[in-house]
Amino acid sequence: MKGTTLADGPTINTIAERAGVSIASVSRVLNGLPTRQETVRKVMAAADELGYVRNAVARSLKSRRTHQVAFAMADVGNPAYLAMLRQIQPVLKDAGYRLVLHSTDAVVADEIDVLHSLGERYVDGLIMVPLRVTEAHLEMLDAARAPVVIIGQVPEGTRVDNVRADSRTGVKLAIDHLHALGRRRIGMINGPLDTVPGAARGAAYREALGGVGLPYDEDLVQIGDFYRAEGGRAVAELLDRVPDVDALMCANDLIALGALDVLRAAGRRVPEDVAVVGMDDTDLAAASWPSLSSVSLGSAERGRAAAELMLERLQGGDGEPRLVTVAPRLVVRASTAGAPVADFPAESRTDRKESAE
Amino acid sequence: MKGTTLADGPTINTIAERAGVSIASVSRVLNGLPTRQETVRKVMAAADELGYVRNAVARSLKSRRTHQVAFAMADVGNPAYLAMLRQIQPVLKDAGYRLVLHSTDAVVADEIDVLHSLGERYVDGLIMVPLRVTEAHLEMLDAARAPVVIIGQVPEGTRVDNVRADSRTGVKLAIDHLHALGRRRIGMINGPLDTVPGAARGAAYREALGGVGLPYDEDLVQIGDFYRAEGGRAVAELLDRVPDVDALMCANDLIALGALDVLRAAGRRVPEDVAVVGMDDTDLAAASWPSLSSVSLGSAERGRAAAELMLERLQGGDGEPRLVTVAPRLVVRASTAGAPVADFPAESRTDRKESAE
DNA sequence: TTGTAAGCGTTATCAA
DNA sequence: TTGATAACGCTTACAA
Repeated sequence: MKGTTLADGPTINTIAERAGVSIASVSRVLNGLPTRQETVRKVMAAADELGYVRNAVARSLKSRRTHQVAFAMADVGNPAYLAMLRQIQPVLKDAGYRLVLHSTDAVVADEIDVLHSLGERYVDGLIMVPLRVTEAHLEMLDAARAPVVIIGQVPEGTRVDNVRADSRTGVKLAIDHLHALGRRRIGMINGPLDTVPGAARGAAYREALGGVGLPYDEDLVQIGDFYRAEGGRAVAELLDRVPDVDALMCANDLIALGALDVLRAAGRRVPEDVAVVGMDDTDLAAASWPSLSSVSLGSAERGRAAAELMLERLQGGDGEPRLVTVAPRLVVRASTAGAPVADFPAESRTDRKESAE
Repeated sequence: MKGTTLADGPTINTIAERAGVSIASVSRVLNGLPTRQETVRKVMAAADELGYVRNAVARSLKSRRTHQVAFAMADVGNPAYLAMLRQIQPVLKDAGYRLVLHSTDAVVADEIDVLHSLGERYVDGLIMVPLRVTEAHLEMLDAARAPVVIIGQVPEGTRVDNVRADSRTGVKLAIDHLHALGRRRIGMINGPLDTVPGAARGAAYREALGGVGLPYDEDLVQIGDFYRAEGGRAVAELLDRVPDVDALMCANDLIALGALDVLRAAGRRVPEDVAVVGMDDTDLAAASWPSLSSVSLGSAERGRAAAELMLERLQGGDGEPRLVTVAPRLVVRASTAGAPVADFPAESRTDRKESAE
């Protein structure tokens, strides 16, 4: 514990007085501009003694750069967004940017707010994952006075950098895998069709079936919601209606966990009787029993790509808007693999040392 | 798509010119200070037409408030920190504060950096979860020019607000529970003893055993690391050495998942043969099979408490440093409960709609 | 009710 | 090499 608690932080004026030089000289020294040795010494000494720290706000006002970037998404608790955040954070940090986090709680008005507040210039740029893209979004994007990177679909011609997943190919990977395992009665448990992911995944399922020459059978499709219990209920109904189903494509991992619950209760073995594939490849997939095969839509990669696009813009890049599409990946685990893996499963990507007291 | 893309954002000067009034009047109108109707109208009209948005940086410089609060912890991917973040975020947001996120990657120097940068005044306050508290921390805390709330242990007499968990009571809850279930050979799978949580939980285990009149038996303790595979290995060794163990207290949820893996492979039923308790009550606990009983150390509550303490400070509270201790809670699930729950498990607290495209 | 002007803490221009 | 001085965009006395 030193002692020097200062009533009100020192400024370059304080230093200038103390060192007996002008504030201009202080600024020069602090910024490493050519200055006489003697002056440098005096200024540094004064700054040290006073415990001077540069005021970031004043700097920003002058330089018109805040060295902050905002990341806005619906909910940090969602593993997909979290995976993005975990990639975005270090990329920005290494480039000297701070990360301002906005959780919009799936309220569209909040998203518009964030876009609007971009005008306040408290950040140099914004990375956003919109729930869906409304007219209001497009207007604000068009008028944005700072670079924006959108993770998700934007209409053709929107003048922003854009990073996309490819859920269509993702679903296809899963269906191809199941088909190769000999499954022919592949059900789909989806979330609401009026959501972006629900619609996309449903259509992709139908298309992928066609790709392997399987007929599309409405009876094999059950709509629920993107939650575990709801997913379980949907599976229960499907089992009732189509007892000979031998595989389930689930629209996300939570639904797939619900499927495991219900299959177990119904005495169906996974994967022997029914194979199960989830989507998003969250932490939960590796934690469940049997561990869950899951289609990764590359949240982490999308986050990284978005951060990198942003940095390029911030470093002066002002070319045409760019589009990056991230390839999906099927992670095969016990729920489709045949014999469940035992003993020592591989670390999940997010295994971390706990450090709560 | 409107059209008015402005070369360089409008300021109150632009508005003043356009409305034919002084910048002072513009400022007054914008801040809702008493002004003549006619002036209000002219200013508002001009502001609207120009698409004016207040510059947050300039405001901050003048008002000496940034309306930003920083949250610093080792790793956003860690569920315990994430749980805190999820509580902190809305509390700050509702009070009109933005959240600046710092992930220190468990590098102590980075923590010191964050503390140092507090002097730059880019935030009004800092909530921090230090890995451990060094002399350097204490010096910086002492000299901090903005309010700081520490989540974790700080030495007596440190002049900052402090929110703590109570892992000792937490472990006791688990041991009491296991004892009440008739278990008498209760093993402990811990992480390294030179970590804060490892040491605390190990000591708490020993003490809790005493509390129920069980002897402390070194053979029942196995040290590994806070990861799943390591935890599994530790359990395997313990089983080898002490085949009659009938319960396992695991120092975190990942270790407990490793325990489930190994017990299953060894043909031991959970909980009939061996009951298992994890710690931290992460999402994984509800996802595993059997679902995992776990001791919650109240990460969410600690986050909320910290955010609230911070807000009080920001709203002018300048009393003595306060200490909040959050009570732990035992969440009983299938791994200790007797018959594993089937069918429709309750939603976990973080079940959320997925919204990746 | 309004305008002038000072200042928040920097950076940067221009003479000296 | 250095010191006045003018911004940066805003709020706020103080005068008018």
